[in-house]
Amino acid sequence: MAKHKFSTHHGMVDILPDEVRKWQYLENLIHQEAEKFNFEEIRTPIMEQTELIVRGLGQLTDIVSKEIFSFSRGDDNYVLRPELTAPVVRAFVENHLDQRGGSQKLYYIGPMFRAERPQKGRQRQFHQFGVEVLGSADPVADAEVIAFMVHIYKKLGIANTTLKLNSIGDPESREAYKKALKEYLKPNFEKLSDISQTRFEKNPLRILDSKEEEDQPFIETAPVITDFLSEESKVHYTQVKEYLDDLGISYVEDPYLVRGMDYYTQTAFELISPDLGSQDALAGGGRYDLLVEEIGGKPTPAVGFAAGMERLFIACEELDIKLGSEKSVDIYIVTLGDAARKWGLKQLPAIREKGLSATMDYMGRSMKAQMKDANRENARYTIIVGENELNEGKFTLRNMKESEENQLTMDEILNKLSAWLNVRRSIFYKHPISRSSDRK
RNA sequence: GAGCCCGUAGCUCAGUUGGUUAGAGCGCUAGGUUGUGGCCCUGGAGGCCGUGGGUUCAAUUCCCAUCGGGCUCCCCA
Repeated sequence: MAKHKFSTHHGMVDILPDEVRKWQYLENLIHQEAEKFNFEEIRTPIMEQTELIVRGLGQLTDIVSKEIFSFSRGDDNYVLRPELTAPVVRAFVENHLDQRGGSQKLYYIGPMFRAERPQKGRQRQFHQFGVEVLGSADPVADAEVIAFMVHIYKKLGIANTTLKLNSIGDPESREAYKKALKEYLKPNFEKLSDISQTRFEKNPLRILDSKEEEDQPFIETAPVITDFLSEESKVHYTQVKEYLDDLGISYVEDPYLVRGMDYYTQTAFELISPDLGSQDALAGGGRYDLLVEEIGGKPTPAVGFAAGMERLFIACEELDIKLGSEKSVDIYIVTLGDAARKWGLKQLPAIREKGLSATMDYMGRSMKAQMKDANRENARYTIIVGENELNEGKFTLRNMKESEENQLTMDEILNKLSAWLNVRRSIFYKHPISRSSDRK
């Protein structure tokens, strides 16, 4: 490969025009469906104060301890946001969103940054969409958040997913469980994997999702957190499950599901897909009833999830789901000679005014090259203009698909195209998700 | 942070057991059709064979390093 003077940073990729189509499709879908759930979009800065992220996610989490992009300028410390729950909570507190009344039902779409080693489904700049509901302790909120998450994948036709569900209880329940777990593991401490041994003191819960061979026998018979839940936590968890049942959302209880950030309490969930390989989590989330207070707000219960957009696209590819329509333009004006070219340029605004897309050659090429370009651009119609047309005031309108031509005045062309546009809009709505097996 | 694999045209890949001008298909471009796309035919442009160093009379080929990519572990979306 020829050497380029500049390139993107490791683990960061350009999203090129052909790819952007599917991004726009997904973003539009999220906006549209979020609106149906009455979730409102929130946009926060790409950078936050280092302290917010450290306090929010926990000093000892992997994200904070080794995956953060940070720098300082003067006395200020900046971090490229690695996730959006803590920033959204910050915005909630800083802008007194609780004063809007009721619970705040927010969603977001945007880039996140983690300094990890890239691999399939993992980049240093990646994109998430997610929901945060602040101010409700009601299990209905948990159920709705999960319902929205599941809804998006279902809408796209990503069917073979598994929703894993667990409750990690309130801090008291968790402490009791940690103690029991450590007591259970202690006699066999020496037999645990090295990683698990180091986690033993720091974060014993993480031992539960160890993939190390030697840990498996101990994990299989380990005590289960759901047995240690307080009465309140138990009721909450039971209700969440009930509501999910009512909504017809199936799930698999996984008592060993533990999530990465320190702020989680109670409900924890993950949506996984077998199509993703090693990074199999499409989305994950849970309750974080203590985070708002931790960040300096009033005690406020909350629940949310985050979903990886790149991973969603990987799942689509594996399932042969194509998002977004092919590129096309309604009108391509093909011109011969300078006078025609000038005329063509002047017609573009009127066509666009009708709500149609229109373009012409920018390179002064031959008619054949222009036709070829129109074909490549997937033009529905071409308007062909040369001296004859200019003299007669009638222009050639060519339907590219049917290869039919008519000699019409510009007014007639505009009327015809408007009619065509209306028909296309009202009757011929095509859902822009397809499988390649559907298309010829 | 650790391990394994891979870097030859814009893309997908041949090839050189080390030896003059490095190939194909697709794509791009021009022409065949002096005013008509998709198919076909013909021509053209496009590569310091990722980068740096070493071995050698000679390196795209062998060795080392480096950068980039892929995958796995770890962790997460």
